[in-house]
Amino acid sequence: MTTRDPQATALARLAALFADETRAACLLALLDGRAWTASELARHAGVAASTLSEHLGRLVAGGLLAEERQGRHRYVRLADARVAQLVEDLAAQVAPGRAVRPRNLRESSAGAAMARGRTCYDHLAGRLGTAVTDALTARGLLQQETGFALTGAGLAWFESAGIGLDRRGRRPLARACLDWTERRPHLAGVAGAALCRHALEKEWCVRIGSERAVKVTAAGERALFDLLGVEAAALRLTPGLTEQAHHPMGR
Amino acid sequence: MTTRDPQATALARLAALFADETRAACLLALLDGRAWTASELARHAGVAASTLSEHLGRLVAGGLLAEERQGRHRYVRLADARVAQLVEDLAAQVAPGRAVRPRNLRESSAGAAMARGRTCYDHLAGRLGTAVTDALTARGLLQQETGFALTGAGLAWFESAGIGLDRRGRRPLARACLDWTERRPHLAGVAGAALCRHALEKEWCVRIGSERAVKVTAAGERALFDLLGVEAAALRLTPGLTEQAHHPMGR
DNA sequence: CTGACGCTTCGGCCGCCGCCGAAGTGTCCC
DNA sequence: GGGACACTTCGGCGGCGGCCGAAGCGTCAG
Repeated sequence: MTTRDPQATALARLAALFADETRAACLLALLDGRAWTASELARHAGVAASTLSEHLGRLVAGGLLAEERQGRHRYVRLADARVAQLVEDLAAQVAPGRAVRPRNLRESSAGAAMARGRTCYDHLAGRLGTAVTDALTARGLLQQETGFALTGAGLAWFESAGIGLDRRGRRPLARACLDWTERRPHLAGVAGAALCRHALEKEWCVRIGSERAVKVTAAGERALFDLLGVEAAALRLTPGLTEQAHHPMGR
Repeated sequence: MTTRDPQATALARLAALFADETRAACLLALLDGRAWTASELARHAGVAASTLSEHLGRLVAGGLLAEERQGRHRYVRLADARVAQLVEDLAAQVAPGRAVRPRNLRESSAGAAMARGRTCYDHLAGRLGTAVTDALTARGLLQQETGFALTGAGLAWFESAGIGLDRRGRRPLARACLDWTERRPHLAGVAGAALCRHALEKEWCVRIGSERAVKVTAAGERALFDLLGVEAAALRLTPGLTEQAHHPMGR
């Protein structure tokens, strides 16, 4: 039985790249969209540098990571948006109903910060991401009734807000990404990425800590309210949701 | 280092289910949306019944498969549309640019039949799927410019064609699924499933062989032309595409 | 030049898991 | 009841791969 279904072989080989806890931790960390050095990842994952070097070799060879050598540093990042989406999809499949159960205070507060707002590769997620998505929908700029697409008014809004959308390329303009803390869709795709980039440039939100979590600034609250009618209250976690996220119903 | 990131652990555990060639072959086979018995899958994958039994145990325990016991048979199918989408996503990631390279005539003609038309869990794919999607788009029933959503006219079309859409539930009405032979999006989600079910019920197409491939009937060609203006020629593979699909550029 | 540093390679260890055949359990048919 | 059949459990085998520390290589700073 030496010849088997080549598609099954390829699928198994791809999945094997995700099927190790250390590599999974790296891929999740890289969901912040930035480039990490090998030693940062080794420290993050809690393994020896030599071990991590081999993992990176596999991930790069498998096309999941892109690398860039600078002097004695090896920077890696997710290869492209497709890979990021795959990581998100797998992570979302795993999360629903049993979000991170914090073991101590630090994990708990870090988890809450991530739940309030974070980047998901190149777009906004968490409470912030869904609040913005809801606001776009409520204003008729985005429609989710029969799919997930910007409306004509939505296109005009991006234009008037000075957020350019690159419509060349195959990447969809708007796409739903399932949020794994909110368990609801939020805006991804070209428009989601552009909005996130704009928000970081204009400092509507800033990164906190070394990972994906972001915090909405005072200027950001004002801008979100003025442009989209997002109430500051909508950006806070409701106690119920927090509770639910932190004490999920068994496995 | 006994306590690690629980999300990474869960992600790795999930991916491990896909990371075996035998299990991958089962999951791909089950993409036909039907229930298979354990022995059918064992024969399909080319392993002993005992081996496959253990694989099924893991897949069911991991939530990827649902099982149904009937007498001395154990029927399994993909647990739900979410799982099917995950399998598709992984398969699509692997396929682009290097579709199945046939080793002999049988594989080649089976591959061509799959490329012409097949089901992808519960919706239509292959040339058939993209032709229908293109026709819907060309007639203004589906819009892909700023996302992927049915238009008002699209909703009316489904209504008038007598294809009911169940709009309760969280599943999106329309969603893009990337086709791994055509390398273009086609209609999935509630509308895609309803259309596929309707097409099979009305015998616009019939299953051929024991797997996912389907063949458009004469009645089907007529119905697709009358309702959507799909030309019969659009359902045939263009030589260029076939060529490309069968002789991909390296690995 | 020298030492510090980031990364890689290598060898060796260990545990996991996919495979099989044999034996066991439950179901169906005659 | 008896035999065929679908599936499961078990024991044993073999290979893969993740882990580390030690040693090596290139880069950078002083």
